[in-house]
Amino acid sequence: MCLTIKKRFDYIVAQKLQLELSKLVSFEPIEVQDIEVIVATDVGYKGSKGVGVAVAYDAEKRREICHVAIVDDIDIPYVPGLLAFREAPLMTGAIKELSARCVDADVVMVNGHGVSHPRKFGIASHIGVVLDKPSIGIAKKLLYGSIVLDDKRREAIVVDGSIVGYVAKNIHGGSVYISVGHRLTPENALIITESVWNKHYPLPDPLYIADNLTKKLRSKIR
DNA sequence: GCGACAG
DNA sequence: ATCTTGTCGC
Repeated sequence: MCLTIKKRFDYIVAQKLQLELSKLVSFEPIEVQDIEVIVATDVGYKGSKGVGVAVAYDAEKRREICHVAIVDDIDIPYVPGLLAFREAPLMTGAIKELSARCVDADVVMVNGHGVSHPRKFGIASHIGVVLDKPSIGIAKKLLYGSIVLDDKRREAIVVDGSIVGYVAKNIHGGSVYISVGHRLTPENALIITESVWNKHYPLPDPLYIADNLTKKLRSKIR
């Protein structure tokens, strides 16, 4: 039989898929006050293995509710712009597991960009569309787009002439690039993110917890 | 061709 | 992302 014949990652097809799926992204506003559960997701690596974590966070009490982690092989390479094909499976897997075992998310916070992306379909949008959930992209570096001041003098991220997100900083000057993933507005994404961010830390609370969990669990894989 | 390039 | 010891600073 045809054993161990691996096809390599076709980034041309992957890019076309992103262009198609980007048409499904919604910017419809949501009611921020109605958000109770924020689920943050991140991925860590150990050789060819990856650990995907999903952390449920109580937006009102501002504390973790529960979390889950799953491990699997990572066989797609990292290519800027195509991060979702490498990490989204672990993230959606962890989020579904969390939903089945603990609580379902009202909004998902992803470590990576949303529509501040060359094809308007970063990993946060990918996850939002796949799960049909409102989602927010949070990244530590800008991938695509330009920074301009909006009418309220906030630093906005502009792609194709429209605002898709904002830059926010902690008390130490560390930046975070926030963008729409799916089913919310740039302003919704900004408000939600700032409402759960203890700015003494580098990332909004839910993601910071997920990020730390990722590093902690990474050393336990083998 | 050159430089840029999430995690 | 990950590889990595000590070291500067609050």
